Amino acid sequence: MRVSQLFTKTSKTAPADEVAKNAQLLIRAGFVYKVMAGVYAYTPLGLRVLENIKQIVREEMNAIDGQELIMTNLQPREVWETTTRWDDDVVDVWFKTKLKDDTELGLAWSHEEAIMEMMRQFIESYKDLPVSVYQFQTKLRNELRAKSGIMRGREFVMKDMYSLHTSAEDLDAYYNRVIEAYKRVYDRLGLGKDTYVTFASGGAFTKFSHEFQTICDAGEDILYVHHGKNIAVNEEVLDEAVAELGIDKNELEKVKSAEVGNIFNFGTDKSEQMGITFTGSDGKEHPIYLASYGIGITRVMGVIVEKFADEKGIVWPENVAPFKVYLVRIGGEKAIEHADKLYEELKGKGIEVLYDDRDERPGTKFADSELIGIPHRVTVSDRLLEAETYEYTPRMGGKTEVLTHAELLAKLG
RNA sequence: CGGGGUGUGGCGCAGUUGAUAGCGCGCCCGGUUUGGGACCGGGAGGUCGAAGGUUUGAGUCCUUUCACCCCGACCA
Repeated sequence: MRVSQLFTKTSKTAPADEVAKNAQLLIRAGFVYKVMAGVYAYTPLGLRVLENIKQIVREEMNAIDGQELIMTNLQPREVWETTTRWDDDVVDVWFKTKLKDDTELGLAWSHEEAIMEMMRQFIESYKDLPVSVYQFQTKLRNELRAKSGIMRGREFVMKDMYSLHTSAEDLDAYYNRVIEAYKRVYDRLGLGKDTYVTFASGGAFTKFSHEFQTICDAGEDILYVHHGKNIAVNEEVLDEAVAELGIDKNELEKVKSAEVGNIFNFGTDKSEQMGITFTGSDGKEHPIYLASYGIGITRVMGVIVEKFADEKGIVWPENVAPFKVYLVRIGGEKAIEHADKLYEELKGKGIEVLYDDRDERPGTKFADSELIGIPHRVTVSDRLLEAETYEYTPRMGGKTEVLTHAELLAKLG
């Protein structure tokens, strides 16, 4: 991609109505466009990051036999009434709308009921279980107050997976596989070191549910971390969990964190409420066990910005960066010719390059490359070409090296 | 939803006791520049969030309303 063709532009100033670091930087660098409070559009740059995050999640969900699908945003009222969750007093984030004939519809804030209703059609026998399905969906939640940029919006992208089982034991086994898969996801996203599986308040079937919390000053939650045992407890269940786990409260460090994933064990709750059963090997009807597993894709993007950004701008981890290389061109005809050639060469090797082919001064290009946060910067200039060299500067660390063509390719390969 | 704050060219801001809007950045044209956000000259662009009111006169005062931000509450 050539910078001259990107319709987005960088800005030296952040809009006054954004305080959150993630929103300020993402807007300044041209990754998102704010439509209204808590509602952001993703530009080509932003979409590339989202797709990279989604692909990592997709690969790990597929690796544990998740089957990708996509449900709908429009949901019928009746399905949610069977579990009492249509009621605004039970679920306070509903957006609701009506058909022309006044039939009430809900705009999806979650999909447990919708998934189960669909599965009613397909699950008949124990031979049809277990099954795990997931999707990347835009969730709509009528939050009373949107805040923290893209970290808590009214419209956001979430990966939600649902697994259905014949028994609690089978569900538990899969549940633990998902925890392991989630750990791999956060490792690959560059967040592994600071992400904990935490004990949080549970539902009817488990004492605690599990949340994945990433230490982050911009987060909304308070976490107590036990570094020795690698355990973290959500503040809301602190006393209970400390007693249960037999740990000394004084050994816990209090930190702010952002919830980047959440998993729930519903047991047979949903299927009993909705009357969804399978026929067991005993020939009798049994309720289906259900668990759900979420990862906030757009929130993860915000957390990554918050955690890695420095005074110059965003710093994308290698795996989620919109491009691998930012190619800066300085100088006249000779530099243009060589930079064009290098751009094509790198693209030919499958390396994603953002090529700054604009007629701008060097300082502007360097500053933009840093604000946008591409991991590797390569500079081509008349001066360097006289010695047949290139400059290589990693975004993280920022230490420049002068390299030959072969050395450069080795570095980027 | 309770409390607090802010709305003035694309962005960031100034605008005094009411007198017909200004600065920086950005943008357009011309020229000089070219390794850390260049410089000179010229230019375009605003019914001051909206509606109503007070006044000879409102960006400024009053009322209503909308939007946005922050704190709290909320977060199956």
